[in-house]
Amino acid sequence: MATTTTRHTELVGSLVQLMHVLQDLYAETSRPLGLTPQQAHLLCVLLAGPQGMTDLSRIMSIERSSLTSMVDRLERRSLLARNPHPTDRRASQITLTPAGHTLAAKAHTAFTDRVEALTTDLSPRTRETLTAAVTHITAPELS
Amino acid sequence: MATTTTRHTELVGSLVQLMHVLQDLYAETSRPLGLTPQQAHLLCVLLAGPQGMTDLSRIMSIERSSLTSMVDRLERRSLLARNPHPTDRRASQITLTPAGHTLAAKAHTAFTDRVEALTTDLSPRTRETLTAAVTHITAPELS
DNA sequence: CCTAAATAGTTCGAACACCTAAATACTAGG
DNA sequence: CCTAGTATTTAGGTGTTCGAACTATTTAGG
Repeated sequence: MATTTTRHTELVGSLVQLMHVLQDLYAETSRPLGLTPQQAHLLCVLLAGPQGMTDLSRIMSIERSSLTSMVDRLERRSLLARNPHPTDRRASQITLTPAGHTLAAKAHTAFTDRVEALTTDLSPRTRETLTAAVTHITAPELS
Repeated sequence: MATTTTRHTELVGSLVQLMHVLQDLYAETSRPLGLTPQQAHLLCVLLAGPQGMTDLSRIMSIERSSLTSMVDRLERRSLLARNPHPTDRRASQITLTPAGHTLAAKAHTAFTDRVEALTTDLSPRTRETLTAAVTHITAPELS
C-alpha cells in the first residue's frame, strides 16, 4: 500500500506540474499576439464554429456575465462579432471575423507547436499510451 | 478512422484538454475554501517551506509586483506572514501561519484527491508510463 | 389566448490578477 | 564612500471573474 500511495502521489504531482507548464506556455504564446490566455482560449473555441453566449460560457466554464465583457473587448477590436440568431431573437451567435480567425489560427498553431515540441522525443508507443491515458482522464466516456 | 493519421494532433489536443480539466478542478476545489486558484497555488508552494518574494515570483511565473498584492491580501487574512530575512534586510521570508498551513494542506489534499480520483482506474502499468512521460515533458532533465 | 416560468444576454459593483515603470531600501565591490 | 545591483513596494492601468438584478424573448400550462 505504501509503495502504491507514493506512486499515486507522484502521478498527481506530475499532472499538476504539467498543468502549470502548459499554462505558462499558453500565456507566453498568447502575449506576443496581443492576447490574454483567456482571449486566446475564447478565439480558439470559436475556431470550431459560431457559438452562443451560453454555449461558450459552458464550454469555457465561466459565468455568462464574465463572457459579456470579454466578448465586448474582442468585438471592439473587430476580432469577433455578435450576430443575431436566425430564429431566437434573444440569442447571439458569436463568430470570428476574418482578422479574428487569422489571429485565432495563429494562436492555435503557435501553442500547438510549442506543446508538440515538448513531446517530440517521446516514442510512438509512449505517445499512444499517453494519448489514451490522458483522454481517459479528460473524457472517460470515450474509452 | 482518423485515429492513426491524427495521432500527433490528438496528443497535443488531449494535453490541452487535460490542462483545462485540471484548471477547472483547481478552481472548483479552491473556491469552497475561500481561495482563488492563484491564492491556493501560492499557499501550496509555501507548503514546501518559506520563500522570498523573488523566489516565489520565479516559481509561480509572475512578476514580483503582482505577488506583492497577492501576499498583501493573504497576509491581511493572516494566512501567511512576511518575516525579515535574517541577514538581508531588504528581503522577506514569506511563511505560512498555522491557519495558512492548515488551509494550504486542505487545499492540497482536496485537489490531489480530485485528480487522484480521475486516475484511479488506470492500470499500474499505464500509470507508470504516464508518470514517466509527463515527467519527461515537464522536466526533461530528469529523464 | 395569455400569463407564469424558463432562457439568453447584459449591466453593475466589487474583488482579484496581472503588467510596466518608477520609487525605496539595502548590499556589495571597488 | 560611491556606484551598481538586488529585494521589494507603489502607482496606475487593463483584464478576469463573480453574483445579483434587469431586459427581452420564448415556451408551457391553464
